[in-house]
Amino acid sequence: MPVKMKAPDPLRERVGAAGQRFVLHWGEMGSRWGVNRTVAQLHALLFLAGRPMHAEEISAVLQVARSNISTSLRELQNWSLVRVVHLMGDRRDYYQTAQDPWELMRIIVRERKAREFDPTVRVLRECIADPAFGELDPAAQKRVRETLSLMESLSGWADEMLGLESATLARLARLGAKVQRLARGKKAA
Amino acid sequence: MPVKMKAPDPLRERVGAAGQRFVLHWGEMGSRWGVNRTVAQLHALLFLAGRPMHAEEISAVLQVARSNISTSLRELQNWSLVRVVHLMGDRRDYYQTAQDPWELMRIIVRERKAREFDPTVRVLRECIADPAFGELDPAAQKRVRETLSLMESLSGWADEMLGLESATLARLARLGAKVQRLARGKKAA
DNA sequence: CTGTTGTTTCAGTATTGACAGAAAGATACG
DNA sequence: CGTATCTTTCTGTCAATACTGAAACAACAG
Repeated sequence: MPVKMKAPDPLRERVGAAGQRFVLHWGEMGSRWGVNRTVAQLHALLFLAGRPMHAEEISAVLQVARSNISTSLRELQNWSLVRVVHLMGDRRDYYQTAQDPWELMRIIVRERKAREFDPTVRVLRECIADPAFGELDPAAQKRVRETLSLMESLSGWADEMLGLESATLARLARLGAKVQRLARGKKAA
Repeated sequence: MPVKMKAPDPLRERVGAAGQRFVLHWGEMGSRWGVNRTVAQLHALLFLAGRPMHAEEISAVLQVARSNISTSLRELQNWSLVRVVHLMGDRRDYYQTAQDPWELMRIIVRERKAREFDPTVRVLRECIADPAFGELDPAAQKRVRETLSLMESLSGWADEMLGLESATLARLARLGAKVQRLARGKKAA
């Protein structure tokens, strides 16, 4: 029976047990939200590291093939979540992500909205515009129209939010929290 | 060369071209959001139909195996999006979903939040509580704390929203739209 | 009790998407 | 121009998930 070596865990070495947990969980959640696990982990790692990393290093830390990292980085760049930087005296590309979670959220919301939400709104509009739409029974027509209206409202809210600075958003959130505490206090009383 | 029959399309027959577009697109979008395509289509169909349907009929309309429909219905019931009803003189189970899009949205937000958002908040709290967390460099610690704070804010907002009636939500949305129009008008002026 | 009707579970199959490793492609340096 | 270094693309493999059809199960009527 061979002596079992402690499996080397570069991720843990790099960001500690807590950081490891964070990165792995993020990957897990990502895949539930239709984001490739590796992509999500990679983004979490860059966020946590808070400094530019090159592909080789990422590949070693996440223990994923270099080529896979390349693809994932490309994906993150398409999402405007990662950008390339260069360090003096080093030919390699370094990659980094924004440090501010509000900024990140804004980017993600903007991109998902553009890719998934807006097209759906468009499809709903087209459905309603379609001459065949009138054939549907009136109640169903109403439901579709209400759905469109709901999505348009949300779309508007989102655009509104996307126009705000991170600092403003954070302030708004704190304000919301305060209001909620008040509301809860009132209910409890 | 055999004469090509017009492929029968029960979905189209049932809900027309516009409805078909709606159902198929919904399925497409669902799978992008981590929802099984069949499940999403099925829900869209029930929403559009606006009346209880039995599994056999759904199976025929969506052209999907009876058993697959069964599984998908179970899934939707777990999400509280579909419930069983019975019609006089018919032994079969009939399934229906809420008619009100706001109601549906509320349910979906509630469920996804409970399954995916809240656990992440918990993990973040645990990461921060972990003694190993202190080993991270202070800037990274700050980022994680900010992330937690962001998610807690969102969580609070969501809970707030979940407490409201559909009618209230719809009113709020209309209000939001009005505010947006005003804001845009002001900017334009 | 038994046949009928309807629903669910299960086991195998197919499809999809992720991934590794190899090869090709770019870019800077001597 | 080569050569060295780094990045991307491509192809086959593997794993996860969705899906089907069959069989088991349940409820009910006669």
